[in-house]
Formats: sequence, structure tokens, C-alpha cells
Amino acid sequence: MLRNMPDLSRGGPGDDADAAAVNALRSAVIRLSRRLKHQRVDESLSPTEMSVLGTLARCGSATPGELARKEHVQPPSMTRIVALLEAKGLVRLEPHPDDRRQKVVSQTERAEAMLEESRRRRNAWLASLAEGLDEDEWAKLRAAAPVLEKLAHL
Amino acid sequence: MLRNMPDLSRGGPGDDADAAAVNALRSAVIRLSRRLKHQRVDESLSPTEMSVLGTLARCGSATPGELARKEHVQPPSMTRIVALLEAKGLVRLEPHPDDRRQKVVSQTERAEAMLEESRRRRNAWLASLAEGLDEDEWAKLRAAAPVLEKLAHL
DNA sequence: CAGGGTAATGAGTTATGCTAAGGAACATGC
DNA sequence: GCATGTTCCTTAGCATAACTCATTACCCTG
Repeated sequence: MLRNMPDLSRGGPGDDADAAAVNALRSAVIRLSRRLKHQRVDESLSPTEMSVLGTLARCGSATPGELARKEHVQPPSMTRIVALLEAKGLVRLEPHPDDRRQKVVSQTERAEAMLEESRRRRNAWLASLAEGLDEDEWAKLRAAAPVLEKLAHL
Repeated sequence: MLRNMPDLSRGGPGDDADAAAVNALRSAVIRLSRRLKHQRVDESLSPTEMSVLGTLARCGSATPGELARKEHVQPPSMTRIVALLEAKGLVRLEPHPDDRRQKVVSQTERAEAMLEESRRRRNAWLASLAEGLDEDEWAKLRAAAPVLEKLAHL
């Protein structure tokens, strides 16, 4: 049962090509996120916890509120996540220098080591995926990765 | 089988770049999926239900098992999702012509109309996002969309 | 110093997936 | 043709991870 498949090669903001791209993007992102959930490198860390550690690695330290906004999670959820990470010795909580309401979350050396390890393990997953993609497809993925990041926190 | 697999021992050109890309991709996909969850067009439909409807729209009709595989969900979950969609009058269940164990799920006219409406609403979201992306970034996104879809069901 | 606004958190609920187990329909051996 | 094993959908029970609402502590302005 064939349906209207708009031309993806043609461009211009707001037209059918973009709508179709967004459609495909949404579907792919949802299914991929489900896969990633299952494909987690470390059983003891949820995807969001991993994501938070990644954000901390990129941005240095941040307050729980900042992290919640970046990860698109409600503050109470971030409180929980940070508490779990702290219990595992992966982040450190310090009082905010200027505002005693806030706290500053930063990663520990242990988190650093863990990220390195996880990076190594991800290469295996990467390699298995590489079998299904040609170099051109990889190039497109690499090109789009920063755009997706921008989209994620836009 | 190992055509494009990066050389892990040497750390060649595709290695670190690919690892970084996968890193960024994972993080972006997780956060984006969370955003999409909130951006849902119809409050009564979960993201997965939407994704299933999208799949049905692309592929015509399918059995619950096929849908479960496509969406990377276990069969019992798909049973429930399909049941919910049926209760909402968005899909129709018919007996399989050849195999009476299976069923055939197809979308109703109402789902058709709903998808059209949702497509229209997504354009608003799209327009708001378009302000933050230039044409070059959109082009990269369009190019990567099919690759992401491939990745999602690889 | 009173009052509004913001940060983090605690408690309870909801959503959404999973595993285990079962029943019906097919496929294949003899 | 029937017994056996397999496949498909489903039911039931459970786990996780998010959310909302309410609370407390703190900052800042008038």
C-alpha cells in the first residue's frame, strides 16, 4: 500500500521535504532511543545517567537545575538521578559559592575512568553497526551529529 | 562483513571521529526523544503509538509481530499498544488470510485524518525549529534522516 | 523585615516497557 | 491421521523511570 512519499532531495524551509524529514527523524529517533536503552554499555547506569555524565564531561560542572534543563527532565527527576550518581561515587556535590539554595555537581575521577571504559566498549557496538553502513552513510551521520545536538537543546 | 570497520588498534582516521560521532549521537538521540515525548501532537497518544501509526502509514498493514520487530518492542508490548489503538478506533484488526494464528493490523480512515492533522501541527514545531537552523544544517539533517532510519532497524 | 520568586527535594502516581507462562494454530515426523 | 514441536498472540505480574504536587530553604526587592 503505497502512500505519498515526498521528494527528500528538494529543499526549502517549511515545505513537504522538511515535513517528511521531520517525520522520518521523529520515528527514527524514537526507535533508536529504545534501542540505545537496551544496548547500554553498563548495566548499572540508566541511559539518562549516562547522558548526564556525558554532559558533565563536556560542560564541566553544573547545578541540578541546569542539568535538568539540558537533559529535558523535570528538576525532581534530576535530583533523583544526581543522588544515584553520587551514591555510585561518580559525581560530587558541593555547595554553590554564591547561592546557598543551589548545588554544584561535578564528576569524579572515577566517572572519568568509567567514561573512558565505556568509550572503549562502545567501539565494539560501533564496529558492529559499521558493517551495515557504507562510508557515505557514516559521513552523513557524522555531519548530522552536531546538528542533532543543537536540535536537542534548542 | 568487516568492510568498513574502523581499525580499533591503530586509531585511524575513521576511529576517533566515529567514536565521537556515536557519542554525540547517543546523547542527542536520548535528549531529543525526551523532547519529542513532550511535543506530542495528541495528548491521548503515546510516542510509541504514534510511531506505530507512522509505520503502518509507510508499510500499509502488518501483523503485531512484524510491528513489534520494526519498533524494537517485545510482542506483549505491541499487543497492548495495538489494543489501545483499536480502542481509540485508529486501527482495525482482521484475521490473517493464510494463518489463523496471526492477525492483520491496518489503520482506519480516522487514523489517516489524524496523521494529516498531526502533520499540520508538526509544521508549526518545525517552523519554530527552523529559526535556529540554517539551510546547510537542514540539508545535513535531511541527508541523515534515511541513515538514522536504517540504523533504527538494523 | 515582610513577601514574592526560585532552587532543590520528598512523596505518591502514572506510564511504558519487560519476563514468564499459556492457549491456539501451523508444520513435520512417523 | 496423529503426535510433537514451533510459532504467534495474548494474559498476568512486575520493574523502572519519568511526572506532578507539595514542602522547605534560600535569595532578593520594596
